Amino acid sequence: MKELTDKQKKVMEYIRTFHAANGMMPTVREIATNFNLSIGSIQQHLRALLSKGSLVKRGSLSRGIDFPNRRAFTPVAVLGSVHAGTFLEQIEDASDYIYINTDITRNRKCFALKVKGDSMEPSGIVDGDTIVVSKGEEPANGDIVVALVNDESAVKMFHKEGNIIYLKSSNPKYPTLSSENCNIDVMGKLIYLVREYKG
Amino acid sequence: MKELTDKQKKVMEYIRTFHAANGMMPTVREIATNFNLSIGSIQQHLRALLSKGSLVKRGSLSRGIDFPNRRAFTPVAVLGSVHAGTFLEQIEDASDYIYINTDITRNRKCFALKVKGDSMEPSGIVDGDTIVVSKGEEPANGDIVVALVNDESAVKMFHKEGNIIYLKSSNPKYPTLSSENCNIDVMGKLIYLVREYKG
DNA sequence: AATTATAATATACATAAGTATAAAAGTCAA
DNA sequence: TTGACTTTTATACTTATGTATATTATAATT
Repeated sequence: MKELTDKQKKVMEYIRTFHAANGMMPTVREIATNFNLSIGSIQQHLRALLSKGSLVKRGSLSRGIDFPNRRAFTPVAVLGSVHAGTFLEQIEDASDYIYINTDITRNRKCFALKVKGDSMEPSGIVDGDTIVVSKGEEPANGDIVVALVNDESAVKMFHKEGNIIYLKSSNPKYPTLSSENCNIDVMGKLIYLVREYKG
Repeated sequence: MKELTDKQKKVMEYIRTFHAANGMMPTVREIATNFNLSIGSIQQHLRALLSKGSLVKRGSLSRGIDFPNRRAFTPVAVLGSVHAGTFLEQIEDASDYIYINTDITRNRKCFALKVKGDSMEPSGIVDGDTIVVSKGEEPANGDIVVALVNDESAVKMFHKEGNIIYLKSSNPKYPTLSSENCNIDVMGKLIYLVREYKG
């Protein structure tokens, strides 16, 4: 990647910010208007950015410039609550989505949840965190999972011995649950977490 | 928001996935090709989705449909390391970015870092987490900050009494640092965190 | 002075994309 | 069956957008 001129850096920064703000790339004319320059001038800057590898082209589409390593995202629906149907359900109607890189979701079906309570606090999962769960994937021992325990959703560490499933809280004040005593339905395993610090 | 027909839901899902994967909205013709339908058919689906409020229009731009509550994102550069210049530096050249909703960054200048070590583990910040830091904002007591301590970056809890700054690890095995003994340069405060669970 | 790279303008044209219109099936309930 | 609604096709037209070309100006370099 060759060094950019100051003007080229400014154009790149504008494109990056425009894209993040508007969810699409700017047109040549939109860039030109922003810098109060002619179309041809921007054409040359884009040509330079393309030849230096800071941008790439997607055919001759409108708004068809792209970042060379732009990672694709998957929309993941944030559910208000989890229930037995969540496993099968198609979620096309959720109003809140978070966007995760596809190299994390890897074609797995996912949903997201807000964490309530402190049962996994020692593992770094605290009240208010949003967690992303991959559905229908067999968890390994030690994985953190979301499970329905007697129809209540819970975030716990998964252990299986023979046919018995154990769900352990990392916070010692909560007891370990077992499929011998409870009705346990594992929904999926934890693959991602985001936390917002307010104020 | 009115109920969508099955076909409308499918079109919505396609648009959402296309947008996340390609970073732009599909054109009418791209949608039509995907479903192997005519342009006019998709036009009507879009009209229905617009009138039901599932989509909105941005003027008569190309690829000019949008989600009603699409949250704008800000690109935040993930830095390999932090040093004294980070505070002033313009970061236009970083190769890795994460994208954060603008309602979180709120026009603040931000950068991102990978967390190393376990000094804040009891606060839910563990080795490998990526944290987003807002630059040049006066932290309040109790905020978690990134600071340069004798030119080494550290993530700690901030306390100020008079003119003396204290940096406290939530993990008790690390001592509290004080500006009486060390050279402390607060870079900014923690506003966001993401964590990936591998495997 | 000649050369080179960058930065800018102006104009024209081809194609990508949005939009309007007319018309025909299919579904479903009254 | 009638009517309302959804789903679909086909064609035409306008506008938005990408692209090509020719030209000028400025600064740094040889």
